[in-house]
Amino acid sequence: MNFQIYNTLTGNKEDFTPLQAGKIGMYVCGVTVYDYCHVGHARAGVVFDTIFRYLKHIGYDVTYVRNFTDIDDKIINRANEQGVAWDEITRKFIDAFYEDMDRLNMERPNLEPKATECIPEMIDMISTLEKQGKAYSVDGDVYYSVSSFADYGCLSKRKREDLLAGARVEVDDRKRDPLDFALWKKSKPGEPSWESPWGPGRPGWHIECSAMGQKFLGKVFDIHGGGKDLVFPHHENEIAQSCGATGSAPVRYWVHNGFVNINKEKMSKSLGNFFTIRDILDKYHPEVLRWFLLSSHYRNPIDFSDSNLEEAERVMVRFYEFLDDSEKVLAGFVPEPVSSENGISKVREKFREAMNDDFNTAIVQAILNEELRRLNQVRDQATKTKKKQRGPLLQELFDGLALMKEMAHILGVLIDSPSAFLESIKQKKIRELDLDTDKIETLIQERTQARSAKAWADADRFRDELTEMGVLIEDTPEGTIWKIR
RNA sequence: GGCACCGUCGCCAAGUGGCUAAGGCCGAGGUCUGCAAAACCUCUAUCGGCGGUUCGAAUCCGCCCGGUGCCUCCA
Repeated sequence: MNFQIYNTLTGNKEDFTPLQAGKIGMYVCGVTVYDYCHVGHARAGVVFDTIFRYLKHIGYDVTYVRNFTDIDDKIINRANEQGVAWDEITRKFIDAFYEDMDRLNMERPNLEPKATECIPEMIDMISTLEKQGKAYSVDGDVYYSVSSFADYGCLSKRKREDLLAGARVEVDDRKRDPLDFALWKKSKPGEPSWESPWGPGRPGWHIECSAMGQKFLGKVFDIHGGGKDLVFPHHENEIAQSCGATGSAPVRYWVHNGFVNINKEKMSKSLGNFFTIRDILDKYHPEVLRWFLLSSHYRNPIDFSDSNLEEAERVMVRFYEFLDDSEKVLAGFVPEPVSSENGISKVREKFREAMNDDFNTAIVQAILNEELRRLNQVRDQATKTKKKQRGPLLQELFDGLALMKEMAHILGVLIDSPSAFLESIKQKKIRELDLDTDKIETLIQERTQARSAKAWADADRFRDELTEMGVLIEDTPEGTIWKIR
């Protein structure tokens, strides 16, 4: 199964060919575990989780590696601020990371190495660079010599002069060149440290991904992902280090997701305009957040706002109401052992076309919406048809439903049970509006009585009262149900 | 200052040379309904501006206007 993927390195969409037939090695930069994850991290997670699911779906044997940066200045600072051990901080936020990602239906990568578990590999790589004169040590620190790598800037499309011209880097006279970056940092007394040929210290940030990528996926692997903000300097430096150490470019396809914006501005820690995943999941169902995050192409920025989340919620409710209704209509129906297909292979083909075109999830959502409309018609028609003649329609509904779920599951949505999903939305709204459910039930009973007496004016008055509270009434064959507007 | 990117219906968002510019939200009209709701049907854009290339451009090129990101840790 062939697909196209946008490669930051070449700036083009390319036909993907794996290094080894049928297999894909994919490394995605994880998080530095010193704080709770925000919605920006959620986007990166959801995007690559979706890609992971799809690649497996089309038959690839994928090895997905995602690291934890569990040693770093920010972690040490946070530990000092709070007066706790650094590894207490990392343990806490790794736990929190899993809580958040699990709630978002994220599949676990095959390997999730921590930087501190791969220090020997990093030291090896730094030593190799030093032996070749591509790195130099100064008083316990080791720097990479950018001038040793002619292609520096190839990923971010920048020339070394351009970088220097706009450099806001503090002048560090220990570096031979302002662009040189730390491979190894000497530790101060009391800081976490590892023994090395240069004395006790800790690895620089960039070397960890080079070392871990190579350790788990080999000197050259297929896909390396991360947020756009990692293109420079992180991934640029990674290329420099790996090329320097192994002589070959480490990654064949570089894939970067766009930012989550708030009011057109990047959501980020430093701007302080971020929402943590757990804050948002208090307000919205995880699948609502996922649907929203996949509603625009992964490379484009996406604007985070309540109105956009609310729209996603309305859409998800529509899908789940359909699922809920369909389950009822299909209750007791025994499908044909061999699916009749009913032309749904065309839909599957459209789905694959969309995903094969650089993972265009926005188009997948359009396809799902079209299927929803079509299957609602089938469902309505089935309901209107005499029970004995419903068979073919129910089969069509059954097959369509199965395909809808198959596609949605790649996006990581429509996984919850319809009743659980709808109930959670309902309860959330009841809480928000601070409604009295007993009173609602009573009013509905009174309305039902009025209706059976054909006292329409009374019935309508009860309904008006409910409407004012924000409660919506639906009279169904199984009786009156209610939900929140 | 340098380097990238973006500007499509009221809103969100696909489309990157050629059938009638996807899909969703909101809105309007209709079918259904005691009336509603839900569902379904119908309706709503020539693509920031100007100029160019081309038989043909939202899609390519140039300029202008507006916005963002990166150049420092950042998904």
